[in-house]
Amino acid sequence: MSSNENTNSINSETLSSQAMAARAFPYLDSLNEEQKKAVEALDGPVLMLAGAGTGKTKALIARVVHLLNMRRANPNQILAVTFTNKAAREMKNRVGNMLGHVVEGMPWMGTFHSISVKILRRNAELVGLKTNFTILDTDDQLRLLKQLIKAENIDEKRWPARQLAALIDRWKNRAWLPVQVPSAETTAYNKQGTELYEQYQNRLRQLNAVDFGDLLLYCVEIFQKNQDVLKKYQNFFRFILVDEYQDTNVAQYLWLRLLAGEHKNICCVGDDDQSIYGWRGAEVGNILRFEKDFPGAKVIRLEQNYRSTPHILAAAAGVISVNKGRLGKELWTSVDAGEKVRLIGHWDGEEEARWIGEEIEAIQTGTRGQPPKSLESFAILVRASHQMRMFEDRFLTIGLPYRVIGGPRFYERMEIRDAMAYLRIVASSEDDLAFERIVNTPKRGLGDKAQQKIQIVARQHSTSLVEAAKILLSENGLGGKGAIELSVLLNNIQRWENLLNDQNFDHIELAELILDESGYTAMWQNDKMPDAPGRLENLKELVKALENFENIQGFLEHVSLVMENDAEESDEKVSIMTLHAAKGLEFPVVFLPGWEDGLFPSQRSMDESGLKGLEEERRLAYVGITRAESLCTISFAGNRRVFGQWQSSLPSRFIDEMPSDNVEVLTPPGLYGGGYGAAGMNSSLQEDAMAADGYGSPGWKRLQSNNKRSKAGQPKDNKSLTIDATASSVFVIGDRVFHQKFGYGQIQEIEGDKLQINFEKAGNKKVVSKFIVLAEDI
DNA sequence: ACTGTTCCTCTTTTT
DNA sequence: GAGGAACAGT
Repeated sequence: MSSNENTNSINSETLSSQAMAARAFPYLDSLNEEQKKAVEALDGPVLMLAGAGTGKTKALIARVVHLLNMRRANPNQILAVTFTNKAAREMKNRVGNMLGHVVEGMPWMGTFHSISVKILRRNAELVGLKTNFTILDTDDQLRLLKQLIKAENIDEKRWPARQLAALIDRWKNRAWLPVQVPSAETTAYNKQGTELYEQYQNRLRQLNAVDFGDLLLYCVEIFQKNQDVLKKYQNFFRFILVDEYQDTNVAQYLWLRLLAGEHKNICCVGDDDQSIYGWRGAEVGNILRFEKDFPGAKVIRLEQNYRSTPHILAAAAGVISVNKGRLGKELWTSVDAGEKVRLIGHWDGEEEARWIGEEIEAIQTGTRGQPPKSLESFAILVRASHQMRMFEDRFLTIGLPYRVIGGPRFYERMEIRDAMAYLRIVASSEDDLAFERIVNTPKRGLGDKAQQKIQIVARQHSTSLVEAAKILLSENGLGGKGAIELSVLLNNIQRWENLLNDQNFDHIELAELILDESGYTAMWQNDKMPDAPGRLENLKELVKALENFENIQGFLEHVSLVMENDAEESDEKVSIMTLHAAKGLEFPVVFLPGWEDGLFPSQRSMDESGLKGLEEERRLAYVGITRAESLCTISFAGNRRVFGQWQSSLPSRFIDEMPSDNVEVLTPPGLYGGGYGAAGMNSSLQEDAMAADGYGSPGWKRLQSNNKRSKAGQPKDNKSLTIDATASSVFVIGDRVFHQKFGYGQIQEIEGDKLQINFEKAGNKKVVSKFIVLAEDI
């Protein structure tokens, strides 16, 4: 094996350098000219502007390998930052593969957050923390904020905790400590925003805890206030590489600029057209400003696309070209034309899901005359996660295997959080949030009143809740059953803690023991709810996950940083995910449903951020289209259920931004008597697609006016909106009716709003009356 | 203290 | 159409 040759040659310095010189860096041979430039420009600041599918990861990895091969740095002197754990893992693996041996000691390859934790643990005392601080997740964070809000007597209805959390998060993303929040912002959150921010930070410090934003914020603070510490890290990191630079926020930008201050060997890779995290504090400005921030920077553009067909690229280019203030790139490919981007309009969301399901089956089995494709080739990319459900429902009924990526996270499940809280309280009895979570789970007769007593004692003695509970018991401040149960719990925690510190006691066994003895497992075993068995399964999985760690503490740290479930299933499945989750991925066949104004671009994003928001949505559209290798299908639905209410909407404005030469408008099958309102010669893509699906037909117009009527007539009252009953009363058994999908038919039975209809072409079906029009009305 | 009820808001996107 | 908070009933 060639990897053996490599490892052998590396044993000797001189031999290896000879071998290196002789081999002339084989990894460079597979790069194009631009990529090669980006890899070989090792010194000074470099901005690699890499469009979608231009092989930027490949270049980035070659660069790391090149640095190592050229002996410009030891593996541990390279700081390589990514946003996701997945990206970091992939980089590690691929660098290892390219080197032909396992990379030992690239400890500084990771996410901003995981690297920050490392730095922060070593310097915690500089910001008033202990090295074993805990990292709170959003749930803990929210509960803490709620406590503070309550203490301030603020009406939580008017000023939701989520809003405060978002505000504080925003401030932290901009690297503002409480004292640094500009006065213009102090009116926020009932004018108490900054005050609560400060309280929150103090409370966190009391708990020896940090939230996600703090990880970066405190690093920046440490660097800014301690020149010696900064110098140490500046000297240490000889080379810095940053992936997805367009997604960095102000705190991350400062973090990088401080660390790069000495050697200035910073290579940032990114694509301003794929900046889609503005809502999370990302500043496109960072990448647009790069040359100013790092004078003398080399800018290298990667523009040859290896992923998509020209039609797909042209459609994407058409959309993104509407945005202003781009750095400008033009993707090109040497591949032949291929299929156009396909556009189709549907009556409603269900129909859309049904059509996509059938389409996938047809392409998969090769019914189209193309070679059959594995289900792994397909992806459905949605704007908002609630859209996924419709596809899940549909695919379940037709038995099409699918996988939801980035769905509900494993570590966010209630039972997992509870179990984790048990582990946390054992690992650190000062973890008040964990204690609050588990005192009365399972039920121990320690309700609000008992918990309040503990809280009061804790405040009086300014101790942790566990300590306070002990004091309360010793003072006999609690009576009856509660007192007994509490003392059992406290004894247990103590005992578990001793076992945790016993090196000879296996940590996996300990975790099982804790869950059993606390009664937590039994709680779910006795639960009759249908989801209880699943939860027990999850608990088992949690315990199994512990196998990969030396001890419970290590596991807890991992979980707080890696909230994703990386179950790498290899089964053949269609992927369903959000557009955000799809960044960086590619699929031969991509479906982009829900292109309707209000949903995509999202109304909220436009309301909150105006033109900036719209442009970010447009970049999201660009990201979506460019995920596709050979077939991209965009669709929209005229009607959709939102909050349980029917709403009609117009096709997305992005649709008309695609050049019509690169788009093919489809007519859905199963549309009897199709082809209403013939497509005009110079009509827009939208009109074509609408006409194709019977928009403008009498039924459509009728539904539109119905919608308007019900909206205008009965604006807010949910209850009086029993359209279904009134609608069904319109029909009588025997009526000849028309349905968009099934055509003409005769009503056989009426049950509430559901009609049993014998369709002339489609046979017997049960349909909701909304979709039915009397034939004589047409 | 616990359980069940109704009413309320809510939906982007996530390290 | 779901999950959370407030309320009422046991």
